[in-house]
Amino acid sequence: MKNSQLYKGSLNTIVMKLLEENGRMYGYEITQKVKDITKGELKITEGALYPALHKLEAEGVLEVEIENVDNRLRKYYKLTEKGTTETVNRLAELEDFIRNMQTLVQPKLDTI
Amino acid sequence: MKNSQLYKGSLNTIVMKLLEENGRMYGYEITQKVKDITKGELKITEGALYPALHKLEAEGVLEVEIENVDNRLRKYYKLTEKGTTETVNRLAELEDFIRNMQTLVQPKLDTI
DNA sequence: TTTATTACATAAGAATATTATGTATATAAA
DNA sequence: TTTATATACATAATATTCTTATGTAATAAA
Repeated sequence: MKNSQLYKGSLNTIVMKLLEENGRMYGYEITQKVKDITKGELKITEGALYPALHKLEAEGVLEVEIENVDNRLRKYYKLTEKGTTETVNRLAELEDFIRNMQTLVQPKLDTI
Repeated sequence: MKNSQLYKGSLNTIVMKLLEENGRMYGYEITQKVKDITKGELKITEGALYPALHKLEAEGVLEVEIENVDNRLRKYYKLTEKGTTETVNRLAELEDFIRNMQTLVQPKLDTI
């Protein structure tokens, strides 16, 4: 994912949020969606994405529906009930994280 | 660093920013400062911090001054010239990262 | 017919962190 | 006085996450 290490640990949250919003998506679609939304700044690599999807499925966060489109395989992922709950937690954690990071790098604002 | 994986990859940036602001700090001081600023939400572990400081020093980003205070060892770290430049880049990356993450998790805002 | 796109996958290695453990001094509490 | 807490450093084993490289296979465009 790009050159910055900062994105490390954020992939699961990104995937879960996209699925919460779009109902179901397949892997390749996720990579393109993220590239579009971030205007090319964030490129999810397949080597990161597919193992992440498999792990989330194994954990019961996602479930998969395999379809054949144009004689080509597609694995649609969507959130399970557990995954939907987990997504709420992840997004709350992300908000806390962003807030903490902003406090750490812009502590001057507290005294303005 | 806490339970959230999101902080993975952000430690170097946090350390560099704190040193940019405070001139020089020693390891234990950094852990306490971060705990204070985030009101206990983010606890930097020693197992993460000390290796990170050593690596940044080896890369020429930080330099160290060893002092003896109250018969106890202290290793004060500060940014080198290279480190100061690098910190500017890191903070810009952090801003981009936060912006991208906010776009990803709050895409609705674009259409409001 | 070669290249790019779509669509999946995994394996080797790098980077970063957790957890556990160790050393040592100072101070406060039991 | 012994124990616990705080200060201050350190490393080793392991876990997690990601990059890079590689592979398969179909479709579409040059």
